[in-house]
Amino acid sequence: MYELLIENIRSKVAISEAEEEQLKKYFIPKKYRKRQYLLNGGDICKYFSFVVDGLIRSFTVDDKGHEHVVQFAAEGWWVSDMGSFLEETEAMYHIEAIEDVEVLNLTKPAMEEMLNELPVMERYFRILMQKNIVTLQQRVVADHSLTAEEKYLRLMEIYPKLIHRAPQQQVASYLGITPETLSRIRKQVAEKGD
Amino acid sequence: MYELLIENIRSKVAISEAEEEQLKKYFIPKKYRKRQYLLNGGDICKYFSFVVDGLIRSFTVDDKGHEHVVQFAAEGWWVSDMGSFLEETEAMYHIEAIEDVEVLNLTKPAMEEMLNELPVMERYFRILMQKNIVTLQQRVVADHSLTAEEKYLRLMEIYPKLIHRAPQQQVASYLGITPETLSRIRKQVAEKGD
DNA sequence: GAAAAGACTTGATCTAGATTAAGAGCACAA
DNA sequence: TTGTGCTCTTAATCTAGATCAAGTCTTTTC
Repeated sequence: MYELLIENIRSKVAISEAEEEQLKKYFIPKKYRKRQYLLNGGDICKYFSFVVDGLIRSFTVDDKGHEHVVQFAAEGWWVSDMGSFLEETEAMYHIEAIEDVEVLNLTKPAMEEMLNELPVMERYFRILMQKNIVTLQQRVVADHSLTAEEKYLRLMEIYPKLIHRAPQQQVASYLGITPETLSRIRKQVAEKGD
Repeated sequence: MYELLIENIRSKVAISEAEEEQLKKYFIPKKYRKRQYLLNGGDICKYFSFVVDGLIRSFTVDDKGHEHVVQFAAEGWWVSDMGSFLEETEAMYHIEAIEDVEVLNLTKPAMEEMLNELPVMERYFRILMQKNIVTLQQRVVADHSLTAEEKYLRLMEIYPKLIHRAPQQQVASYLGITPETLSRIRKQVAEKGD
């Protein structure tokens, strides 16, 4: 249950076995079924969730009723509506299980307690957040500089597995293109590639 | 010189006056003139810079020679090519002073020392990074869901001053639209709003 | 295991914003 | 103070990708 989390933490900071053991008490393991919502937009986001197994997405719905995928989170990733979680304000995003998932949930009080009792986790989260910023900036640049096809090929390079686990319309939404365009691009790429 | 930085830190974490005093020793104050580069893409980014006065931008240049503004940083903001700074790899971004600027530069060794000696700064940076992620996610959603005009109006709401300090072509680039389109939008908005 | 509901494909048409191309307004350097 | 080169504006044209509209193929569900 906790191996993946520990591994992830160890990849960023050094922790002792005692700390490792202590860590576990802050988390609430939980399962969600495919299509189940971890968070409904408008509610307060209660958890910062570490994905142990399965695939999750966060997304918004705009005025015209179009969905926009903000993030995919597979095994080893964290997901939350961070604004809502931190400020305890109404969530802008929905969070939904794309596959059956197992997560480790951290409530805000539990997270605060953990950060006070295990200062090394403060460093872990700082590093995690920093890497996330680097990735998000690259995504903005890609969105501004690449064609639809280039964006798709880039995603295939960075997260090759994801493309086959998430429905195409959600992949399209993540890329900021329509499902029709993605379908056409995939056809072209397949023809070129073979 | 350090007031703005201290104020910014105090807005996120509680620090003592002793810590406040100690803090200063890690930073190198520096000035850059308008149009001067703080970082050339391809170099290793040596600093994480806190802007005390003036305006800075970071940007990439794509294959076709088009610039893409990644970030503006005015007084009270941090700027860096974080990927390059952290991993000591070649920078993807250029960083340039838009106005004459005063910054407080943190080298990587100085930052590491600071984080070890003043653990409260670990928390400060975690919180800073978290907020940055929230902002970046909102930017991605805006890029995917709004029209060019809506993106411009949103920017006017969020950073009303910035629009008049940065050249219009750079504002356009930040929004992911062409300078021509921005010019037309500004005209329309002015006419509507009169 | 039939049928209803989604998810994906394919084609025709449309449009927001890009591109191309001049001019007009400014700013700073000589 | 006068160019010389930027930056911004305006107009004409073009195009990548959106929208609209059927179909077909796959899952669910009962």
